[in-house]
Amino acid sequence: MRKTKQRDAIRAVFEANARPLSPEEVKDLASEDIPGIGIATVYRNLKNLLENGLLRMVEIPGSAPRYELADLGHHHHFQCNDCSKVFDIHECPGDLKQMTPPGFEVTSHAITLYGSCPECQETDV
Amino acid sequence: MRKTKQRDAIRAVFEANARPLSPEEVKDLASEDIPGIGIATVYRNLKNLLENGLLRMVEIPGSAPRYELADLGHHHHFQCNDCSKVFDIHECPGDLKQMTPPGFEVTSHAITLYGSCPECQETDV
DNA sequence: ACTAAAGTGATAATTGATTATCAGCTAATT
DNA sequence: AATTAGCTGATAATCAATTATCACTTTAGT
Repeated sequence: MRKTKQRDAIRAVFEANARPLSPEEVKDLASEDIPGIGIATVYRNLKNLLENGLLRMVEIPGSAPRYELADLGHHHHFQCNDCSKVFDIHECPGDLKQMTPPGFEVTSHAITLYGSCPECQETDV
Repeated sequence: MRKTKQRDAIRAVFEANARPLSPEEVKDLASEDIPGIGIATVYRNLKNLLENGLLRMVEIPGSAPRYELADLGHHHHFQCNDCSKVFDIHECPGDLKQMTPPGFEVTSHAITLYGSCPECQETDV
């Protein structure tokens, strides 16, 4: 795998924006560095970075898949009802096994909070 | 909207299976009553039942949308890692606002537990 | 029972997301 | 600076999910 400015720009986008990004968001953010970057290049590099373990896929209910840096540890997500952006939440209630009905065995969990992000609250007011 | 045996069968499927169902699952389950039921009919009636407020859409991260009876109140979901079926969880930790970082306003939340359902645990052993 | 409107099933068409193709460009190596 | 395999951007192709079409059937009302 060669070093290219496109791949560097894509990686930089994830480091500069500490939140899960969709392929389109990546393209838009990387376009600031590499104006004509193609969507195919974004997909190709997301795939490479996934395979190399730098990125991880994030599934948000009812949304296209997003990607985030893989080394972030266990956390959850917040999606803004207005702008649809997804943010990281580092708190975790942890002891969700109490919710589990008998007979089920829980190995992991995902929590998504919904609401209004700081930026959209300003706009609303 | 007329009464048809297909629509009755589809509604009955949701009442008999108290869990979120994908269109394909609905088709398979309704086929027991109406052997040749078409997938287009399932989609049409899901849409009708949604519009009439009988059903609600359930989005599970990384899965096709499913549908469930709309009058079930606040609850969460469990998805089996083996069979991919989704089940209802009626417990809720409730006080998740403590997780919210300052500046965000949370209006709702969704929790998905992952693991092994009772049926698949039997099979595994 | 008759009629008209609505519903059905089979399948074609559409959609949105992702992937493949390919000619031209570029990084790495000599 | 020349070589060459890898990468890029544009676009066509693909894929799965959903929706539209249409001839035929069924329901509800007379």
